[in-house]
Amino acid sequence: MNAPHEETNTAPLSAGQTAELADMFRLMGDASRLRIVLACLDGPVAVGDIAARLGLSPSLVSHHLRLLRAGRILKATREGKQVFYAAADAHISRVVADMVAHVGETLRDGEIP
Amino acid sequence: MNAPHEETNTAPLSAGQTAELADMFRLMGDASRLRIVLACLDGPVAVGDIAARLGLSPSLVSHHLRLLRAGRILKATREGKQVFYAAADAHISRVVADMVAHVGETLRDGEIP
DNA sequence: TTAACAATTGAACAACTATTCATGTGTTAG
DNA sequence: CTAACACATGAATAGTTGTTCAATTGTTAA
Repeated sequence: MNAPHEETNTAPLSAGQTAELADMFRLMGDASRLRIVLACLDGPVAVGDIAARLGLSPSLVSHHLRLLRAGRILKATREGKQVFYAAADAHISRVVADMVAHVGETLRDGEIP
Repeated sequence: MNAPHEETNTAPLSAGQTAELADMFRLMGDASRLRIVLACLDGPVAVGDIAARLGLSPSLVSHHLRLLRAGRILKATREGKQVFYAAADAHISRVVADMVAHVGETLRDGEIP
């Protein structure tokens, strides 16, 4: 009973691409994780600095960083004792920054300043 | 060792905005829900058509549609027996389409065609 | 070497969520 | 009216997930 799968949509994504996209969204669907990503957008940041800046435990940040690393959103670089995290590649940072910019314009206000 | 917390980020979002953004991401972080949103992007679609097109039960689709409606991503319009869903506003559809386009270009391949 | 620091990891748990099934509500046709 | 259709809703459940705590690994200073 399946109709012929002819999607004449605006931007038909393959099944795999849709799943990948959903996966990327899920990774940013958590407030802590999203804040971590945003903190890493403009440059490499050490784990401890992220934790301190966001008021989260280093353990929690590390757990989230592992997921973000597995999702190819962030990449890690060891430098002495510290490990620095940044956007995995230029594409990622551009896409994320773009989304933030768009939603920043779009979002209705009425929030805590 | 701790750098001064410069807020020279690309687009510093307020706490509320970050939470809102994460909420929007979480809604699209599920494959079924993302496919539903994509199916509604170009025009109003009836619930039954969505279910048939995606091979999901009407009940499940309805549950997801309720969340998407609550998240101001889709809006419902009753027309006789059927209820049509579409993007809540032009901003939403533009943002989502843009994300899809970007990620469609960006995503690495190696998926099931 | 030992000690302190930075980050990761594993377990354990509560909270949340996606899905199914059955039932209910509104709408139109007969 | 009743019956069929389209959708919504509530409950129940299995699976997932964010967070914490304790222990561990890797790295540098003394």
